[in-house]
Amino acid sequence: MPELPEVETVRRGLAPVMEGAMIARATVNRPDLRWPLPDNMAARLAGARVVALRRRSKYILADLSRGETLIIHLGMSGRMLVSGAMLGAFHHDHPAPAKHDHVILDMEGGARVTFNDARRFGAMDLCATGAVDAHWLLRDIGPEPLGNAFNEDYLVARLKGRGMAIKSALLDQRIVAGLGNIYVCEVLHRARIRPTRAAGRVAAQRVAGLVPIIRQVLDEAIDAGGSSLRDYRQADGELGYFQHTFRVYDREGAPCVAPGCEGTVQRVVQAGRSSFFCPRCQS
DNA sequence: ATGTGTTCCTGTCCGC
DNA sequence: TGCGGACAGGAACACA
Repeated sequence: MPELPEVETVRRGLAPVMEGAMIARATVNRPDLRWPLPDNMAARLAGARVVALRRRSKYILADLSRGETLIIHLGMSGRMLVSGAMLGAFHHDHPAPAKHDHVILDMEGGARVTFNDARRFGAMDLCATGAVDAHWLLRDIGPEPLGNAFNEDYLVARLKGRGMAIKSALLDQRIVAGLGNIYVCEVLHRARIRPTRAAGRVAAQRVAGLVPIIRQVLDEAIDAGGSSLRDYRQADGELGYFQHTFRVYDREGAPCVAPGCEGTVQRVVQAGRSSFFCPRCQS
């Protein structure tokens, strides 16, 4: 899926056509995403105005005028495509209906937002705006990595004594919310920490050093418009370009790019996910 | 309480 | 060109 930078990029792409606009009509083509869509979702969305478009971790939150919030998760392959609106200098006409177009939001004024998700690991739900933080999908997740609650003391305390691999710990959304496989690999390479190392056995000073690195990697990725892999596009269909700056992710067998390092990027599988790292400079 | 493996689903790519 | 298997950005869930 899109990780935090991709979700933030999508949110920024959707904001100009959704914020302040009314959802004139909602169309549900398939209600069976990861979980069934909420009852009467189309009717509950139709006529509602989008008051604000927010992001929490990898969730996009559309606060509606009727006191409800639409919670959107893109899963692994979810996309939000915008058409029928002026985007920059270009007008995007509505494309022909495509396979896996599961939900369509027609905004007043003609813009259309299409949720397309081949693998259907994505999800949507509606809940009272005041209860979003207590929603079962959001209530247990940790602090935003770009927010103040995520800091050196917090991370050191959370990882202390933990036997699980540092890679797995940083992927645990309860510890920090928003990192995914790509960015954890990139962060650990920059921090020169081996992904397989037990979280509790990383020196406190090095754990503390992860905090600014995490912020930096995410900020850089957001500035680049995210990373475009197989399924991900920005909301306007454009490609992000952060993937061109990957130092280890998907670079198995390629030379390590750390200055002065002559190692070769290696791939291992941890908890069913690929980890990429340089055995020479990450310990 | 912690940690690990499986599972959901479709598409793509690679070797034969 | 087809076929089988590995793999893909997530994360809930069942189990040890």
